[in-house]
Amino acid sequence: MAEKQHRMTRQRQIILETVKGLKTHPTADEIFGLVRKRLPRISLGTVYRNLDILTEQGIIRKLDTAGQQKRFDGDVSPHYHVKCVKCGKIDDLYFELPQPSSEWSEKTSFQILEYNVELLGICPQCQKGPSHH
Amino acid sequence: MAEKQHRMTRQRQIILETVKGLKTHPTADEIFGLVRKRLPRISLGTVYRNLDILTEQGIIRKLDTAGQQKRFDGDVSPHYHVKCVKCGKIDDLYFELPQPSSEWSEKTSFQILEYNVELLGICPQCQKGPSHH
DNA sequence: CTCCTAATCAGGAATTATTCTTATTCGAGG
DNA sequence: CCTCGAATAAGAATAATTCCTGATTAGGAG
Ligand SMILES: [Mn+2]
Ligand SMILES: [Mn+2]
Ligand SMILES: [Zn+2]
Ligand SMILES: [Zn+2]
Repeated sequence: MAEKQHRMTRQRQIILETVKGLKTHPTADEIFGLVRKRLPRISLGTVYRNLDILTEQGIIRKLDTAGQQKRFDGDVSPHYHVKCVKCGKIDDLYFELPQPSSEWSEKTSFQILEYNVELLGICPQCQKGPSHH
Repeated sequence: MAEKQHRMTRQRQIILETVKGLKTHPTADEIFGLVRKRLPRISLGTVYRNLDILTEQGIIRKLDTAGQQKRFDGDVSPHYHVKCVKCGKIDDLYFELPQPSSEWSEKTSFQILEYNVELLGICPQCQKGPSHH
């Protein structure tokens, strides 16, 4: 069973560069907007397809945060995220959170594979005052 | 600024009874299917609207799990969830987690409010073998 | 009990994010 | 160069959820 070949197209290259060049955890359509400046004829479907391929390859990360729109991350090093409950902004957290204990697994009949942790908070900007629209 | 009045309609009552009567963390359309047996003329929009109202009132819980479809929980006591990556089934986990520590807030500019943990695993049924469709 | 009216309803259209389809183009190994 | 499977653009399709409209109703006032 040979692995599926992946060609490096101009589209895929620029999508990758764009995601790697951001620290903002962009949505697919934000990436689309940026890539479009360099490749005006690219389609949204191409962006989605390549984001998924790059995620499968482990070159970028697709965040499974709650919410309607998926977000992507060019930083695949292990870290957590905190989301602003007011404006939805996402920031990185490079410290350790409570490690899953075996005790957790003992309390369920499920075979545990992984743990998702998402912190919720208020970003500096939204702390200053109610967002003025 | 008077609070918005909420009437207890037959629809809302039966939706509430249905959610409270399940331990399965149903989606809106699953609830719709069940409620429909007792109220054949109810609309899906009414189910969504009432689930949101009941959630606002804190009578039920809307789970912010990753994934496309939202799920609801009639158990509002504090607990966590584990989701089967094969069939999507959700189970309850009643253990304690440490409170967000001030140490966390020092390492980010966000004001940390809370954190969600979602475990991913394989349910007993799916462990037995590949789901036979 | 009867009235009144804001809250709610049913039905269906609209929105939003994502995936799928199809005919055409292209990257890269030979 | 040639070849061919992978990839693309364009747009249709899907799926979950929200919104809109005109009709209905819960429940407090009288
Ligand atoms: Mn990140
Ligand atoms: Mn639960
Ligand atoms: Zn914010
Ligand atoms: Zn399962």
